[in-house]
Amino acid sequence: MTDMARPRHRSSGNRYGNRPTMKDVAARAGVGLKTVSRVVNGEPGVTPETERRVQEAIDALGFRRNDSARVLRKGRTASIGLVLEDLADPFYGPLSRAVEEVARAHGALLINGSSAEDPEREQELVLALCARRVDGLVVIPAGDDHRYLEPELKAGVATVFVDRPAGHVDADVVLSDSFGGARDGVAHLIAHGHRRIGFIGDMPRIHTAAERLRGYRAAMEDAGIPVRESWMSLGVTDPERVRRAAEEMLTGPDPVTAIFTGNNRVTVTVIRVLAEHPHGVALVGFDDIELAELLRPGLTVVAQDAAALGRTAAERLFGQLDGDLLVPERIELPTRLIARGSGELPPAP
Amino acid sequence: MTDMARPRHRSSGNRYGNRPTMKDVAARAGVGLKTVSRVVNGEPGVTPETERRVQEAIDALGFRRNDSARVLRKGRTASIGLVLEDLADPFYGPLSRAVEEVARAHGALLINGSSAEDPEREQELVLALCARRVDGLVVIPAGDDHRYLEPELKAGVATVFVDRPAGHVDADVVLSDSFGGARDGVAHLIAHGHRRIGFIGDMPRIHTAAERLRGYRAAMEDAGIPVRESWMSLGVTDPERVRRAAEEMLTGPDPVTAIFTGNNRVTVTVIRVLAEHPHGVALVGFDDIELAELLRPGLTVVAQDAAALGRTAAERLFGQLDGDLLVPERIELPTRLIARGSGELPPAP
DNA sequence: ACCCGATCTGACAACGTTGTCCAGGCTCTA
DNA sequence: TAGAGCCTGGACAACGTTGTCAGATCGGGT
Repeated sequence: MTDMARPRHRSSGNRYGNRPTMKDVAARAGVGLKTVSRVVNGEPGVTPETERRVQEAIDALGFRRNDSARVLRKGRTASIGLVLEDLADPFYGPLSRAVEEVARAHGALLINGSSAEDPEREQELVLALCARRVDGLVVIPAGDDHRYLEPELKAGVATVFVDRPAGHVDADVVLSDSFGGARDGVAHLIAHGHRRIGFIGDMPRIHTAAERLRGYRAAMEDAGIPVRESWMSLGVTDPERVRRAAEEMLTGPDPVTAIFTGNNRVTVTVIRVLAEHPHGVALVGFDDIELAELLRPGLTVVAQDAAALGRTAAERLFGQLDGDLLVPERIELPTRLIARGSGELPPAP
Repeated sequence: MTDMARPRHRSSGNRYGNRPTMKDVAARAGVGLKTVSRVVNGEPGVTPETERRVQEAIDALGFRRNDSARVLRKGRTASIGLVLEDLADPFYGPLSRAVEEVARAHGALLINGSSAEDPEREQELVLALCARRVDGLVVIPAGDDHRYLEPELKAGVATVFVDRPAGHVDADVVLSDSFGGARDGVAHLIAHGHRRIGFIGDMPRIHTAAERLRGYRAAMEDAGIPVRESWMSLGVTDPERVRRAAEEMLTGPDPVTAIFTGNNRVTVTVIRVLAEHPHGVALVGFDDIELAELLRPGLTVVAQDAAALGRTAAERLFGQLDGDLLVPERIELPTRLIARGSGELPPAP
């Protein structure tokens, strides 16, 4: 009795604002419940005349099938979950879009959430999605232990990890070749004469960050260049830290003549720092950036194909759901070096 | 009998891969169904000892509450739908993120879909979301007739339109001040001495595009400058068309000395065209762009706050759901002109 | 006129959860 | 020690849909 106001909306609380049900439609059309169900789902075995009557009642009442109930009965929700780090990041937009496109092609809806790079929030989100009984999950892991997913996997929730591998769980993974990409990018700088090269990346617990650092080290080692601790900086990618890191590398005792940046957020900040810097410091960034070719100099990048990552993952997911692809696999997509100028600058004297 | 292979997953089809239910948990713990429900939902009235036994059974079986069933019973799904144009567009990423953030604060999940600017697909998506019984909808309209939503609105589905108003339906709308923003931007160009100014925008049936054109015309009229048809080009925003439009304006009989672009996609293409162009053509764009200040010249823009749009809309939505805000409103957020160089170039001789 | 089969229709149970309501056991007091 | 009152636990129905199955209706052939 507490909530009597509200002029028209949601009067009786429980019944979704009193939406008409198949029962209501059946009553109005003077037919049985199942006949309405048949019409709604286009099943055969209904006289045109009956169908017309039912359709009329549906339109008159504004009936819309309740998919929640349907799902409960049928067992498949025709929806998949996507957990990523931050939808506002330009890297995840295309990825998300690609996943959605594949889902749509399979008649599924996409539910998504951002983990904000917080493992706890990732778990919370993933479990909420499982409680909704999504058919499958595409997860860009924030945490490194996914054992909490075991009951779900066992229960048949299709799962694909993207961009970073899962921790302690045997599941599909779709990755970019971070190690190879970073190695190539750094080798590119070395080929243009640089020997004092800096690396600024994300927190080392993030797999891609660690791999890219590994690629950096490998390239340096291949070229026989000893690496100094002061040339490497890993940590959160907020502008302040990155800016400080870059400035230290540029002005320290052993100043770098080139920088390799570990992802697009870092790159953007470093571009800003370099714009204020007198010498022509070379730069190669991991991840492509819109308008990169219009900067002066154009930005040389190691590009990964976010859309391809998403598409591959989603297709893999529906492959699992269709009963193929029972054996978890690790798929690594190649990266591509795009030279536009900033990575071809010679070392400053 | 057709699908017998599949080693472990989804054996009996219907029951979500044989997930344990409260009944199973109750049986294992040796208690009643409702007691399990009480434990799962943290309701009072359960002995610690009993609770321990139930919790043990839950862990052992890997039970997870089925929210589909819960929703069916309770009437609220704690999820909202977001229909936008293209997640990969950098304008919608932050907007989507803001909506998600508010939803999260209200304990709701976000289901989203892209309409790809296709009215039919928008309707299809919206209705699919309604069939899921989302509690509310945030819609960036692609179409201009939303009467199909009437039964849903009447049934109490909270709805807020963003970025563009709805057609033939009385509902909340949250907009940027497209007219004022465009007028200010064009006035800015006029103030810097330009008289022959071009406008390139999206398809005229899109409300924001029409409003921005109106702003352009108003600014020109205020300054007493007659507008030529050849200075205005509206249509799809794919690079080819925009490029052609820009080139025609720049080389036609009455070449423009400045261009105002109607959204970020157009702006990006026009920047590319101007980069190839010898004369210093001035440019002001609607929507801000990352790295805009690092271009030469820096890009002057009329910025709108995508995150604020999303946040405002979502808060409005939950306001509706909480029973306040029964009267639909139209909220217009201001834009902000950011001068960075490209809009302050003097007219070429 | 009667029966058979084909076609159409509807009653009923089930999906997994939660709200209602009642039963039984306990404690506390008179 | 009996009765009142509280606390815990469980049986049952309901949410809106679909699958099963059996009943009703109709046409045509004998």
